[in-house]
Amino acid sequence: MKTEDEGSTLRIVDIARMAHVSTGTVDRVIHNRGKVSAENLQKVKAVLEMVDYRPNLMARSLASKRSYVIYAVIPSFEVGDYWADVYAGINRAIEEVGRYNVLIKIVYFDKYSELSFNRVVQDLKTRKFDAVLIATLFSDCVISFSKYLEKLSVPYVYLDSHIPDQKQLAYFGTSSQETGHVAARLLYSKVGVDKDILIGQIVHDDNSLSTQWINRELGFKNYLESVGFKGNLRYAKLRSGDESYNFKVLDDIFQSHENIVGAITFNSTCHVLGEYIKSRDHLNITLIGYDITKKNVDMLSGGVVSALIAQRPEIQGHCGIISIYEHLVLGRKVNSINYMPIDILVKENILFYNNIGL
Amino acid sequence: MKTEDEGSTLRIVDIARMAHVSTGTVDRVIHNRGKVSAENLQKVKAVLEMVDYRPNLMARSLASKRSYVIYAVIPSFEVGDYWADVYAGINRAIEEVGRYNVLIKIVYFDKYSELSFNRVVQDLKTRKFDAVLIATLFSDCVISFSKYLEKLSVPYVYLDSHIPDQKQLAYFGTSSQETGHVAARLLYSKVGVDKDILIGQIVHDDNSLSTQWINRELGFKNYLESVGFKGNLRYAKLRSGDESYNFKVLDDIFQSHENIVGAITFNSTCHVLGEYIKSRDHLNITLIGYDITKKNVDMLSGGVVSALIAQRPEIQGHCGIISIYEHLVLGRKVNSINYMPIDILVKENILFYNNIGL
DNA sequence: AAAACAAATGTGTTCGTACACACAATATGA
DNA sequence: TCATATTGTGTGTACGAACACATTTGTTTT
Repeated sequence: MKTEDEGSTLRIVDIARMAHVSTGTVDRVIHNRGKVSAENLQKVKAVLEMVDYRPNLMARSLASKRSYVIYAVIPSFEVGDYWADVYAGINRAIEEVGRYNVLIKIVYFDKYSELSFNRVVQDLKTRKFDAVLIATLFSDCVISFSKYLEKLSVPYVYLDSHIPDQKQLAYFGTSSQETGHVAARLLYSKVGVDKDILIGQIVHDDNSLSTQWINRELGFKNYLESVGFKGNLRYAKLRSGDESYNFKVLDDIFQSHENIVGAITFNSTCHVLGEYIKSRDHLNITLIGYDITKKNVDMLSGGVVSALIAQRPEIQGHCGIISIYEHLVLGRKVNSINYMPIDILVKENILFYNNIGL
Repeated sequence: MKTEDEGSTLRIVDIARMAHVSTGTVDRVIHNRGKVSAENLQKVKAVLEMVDYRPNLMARSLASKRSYVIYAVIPSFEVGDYWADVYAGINRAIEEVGRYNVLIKIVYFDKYSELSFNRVVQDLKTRKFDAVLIATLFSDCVISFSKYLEKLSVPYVYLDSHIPDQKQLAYFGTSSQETGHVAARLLYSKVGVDKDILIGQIVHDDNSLSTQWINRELGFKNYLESVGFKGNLRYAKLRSGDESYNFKVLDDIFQSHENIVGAITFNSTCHVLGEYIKSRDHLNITLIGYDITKKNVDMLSGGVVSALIAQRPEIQGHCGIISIYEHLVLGRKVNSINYMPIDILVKENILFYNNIGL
């Protein structure tokens, strides 16, 4: 606990006077520029500590000639997508700090293509920058890129899903397993103990599931097990964009398993299941999904999806940039793991979800 | 849409040069200080408009000698209370902007006493300040105070519950009726169409219900009506802190109405019902309440309360102060009505609720 | 002992804006 | 006509910190 200063903020000149040195010396101490005698170093540090010196950030930013380049590496998106919200948050951060010694550049990759991510990384390796914000869709690639960044001592911030044992400056996102618990709880409370649940796996070309999917599903199953769920989990492998195929697969499953009364997907594509449920009029089925995309929200408002789980993408994007700003420009400490709140959205509270005040 | 400037930000000297006047003249135009010829006023305004001049806020704040006093008028609280979170948000705002030309002072009133609120108001009338943040617990008193503030052209920001047709600079809080809908939906989905619901009214000395309570209850009933709820609403008038009395009242109600399977309170005192339900082992009853107070959260974690509805009090406090800062210091426009998201908290997602990133 | 050098320390200018003040131009009154 | 307001206009300094550069002090070399 620091004692409350009565308004009067001490400046560098004050520190200098108190330590009986010049402002230049204080400046050198503050910035570890060296060329200070051991004795003076000691004295100045003591005074700084004692008065809990806080630099005037306005003055600092004004005087500082140093300027920083930050790259944000995120998936490309369309209006209403999940990543559109992240982008909005990044943009809000740019509005706030973009003029003050930081230049933020956004580069995009294809969220279904590891290759495209790696291409972006290769391109970045030819460029000069001071920090990176990375959407961690492809863990392995991200880890390898992080190694490279560490060698250059370039700080990096992760967004979206957590990668353990990394040296990121900060991570913003949810605990994927916990979101699985929440999803399971919501579904279980409607489905009951002995009915079946459909898990819709909407896969893209490469046929692989993301780490986030895997962790969410893990959390989901853990919860069901913990509450003694006795029903079955039925899997439907669906294809993004191929409606006739999907409908056929789903028809088969629902015909052979009449006990299915709940359904879920572990990414933002639950609208695919929603379209089927809606067109087949299976409205007794409780459908739960992730992320506040336009399609999902429409399904929620229309009563097809009963709940969506969200993780404040806008805030994630915003905090991601701001944390870098605070680190680089203001020299502040930032938490390395920041789990975002897990939001439960239903028809009745979706309206205000994106009102985040300022 | 403004055109994107390629980095280079124009300064006052640049504007001056472009308009063929001195920086002093530009300054006078920007701040409406007068003493500028019609001709020059025109020219400078045109240039400012054309280049979409954005002052360097750092430099402005540094150079400005003007400093502002903001009062925050909120209820006193104990650790773990609802208003403790609001206070935390205000404090975070103080950390952020408190050093830069604004002095924020907090004054407290007793949340159960209109008189104490009015006393605070009377005291404020003897003081000098530039803006106020007001917790709108007592609408009538707030309206009368607002009239006074309008005469002095002192901007005021409302927190907590909305008062229509006022000229507040900004309001931060939820739409009370909507939160009633959400509560009803959650309860209804567990209770079903023909069971009874207990409404616990925990009243204080003055025996009156807050506007917020009334609106939440209104929204609650509207929802139940819209979905064709056929059960009965049973009311229990309880006293804060008088456990033996409350238990007796509740025992009576539950004995005479065996059909009650759901319960709710429309303020943060649902733990009072929770204590009863827990001690009588009525754990089949679905209990829903408002606000993330320590007592409520404990009940939620313990499985007694099944869901809590929250409205980001920390963010409200923070945004309240920041909106005043933006208005006074930065001269920015702020939205006059800001409905906060309505959060649904259950056992599984309560853990991360207060992680708000930065 | 003087010169050369390195290390330590102090001074001065700069960032973009606010604002006080000096000065110029015009108008008003005696 | 001169003195005095009145209004418009430009200049200079301050804000607090960063950083370049000048100066002092101490040490080593010749």
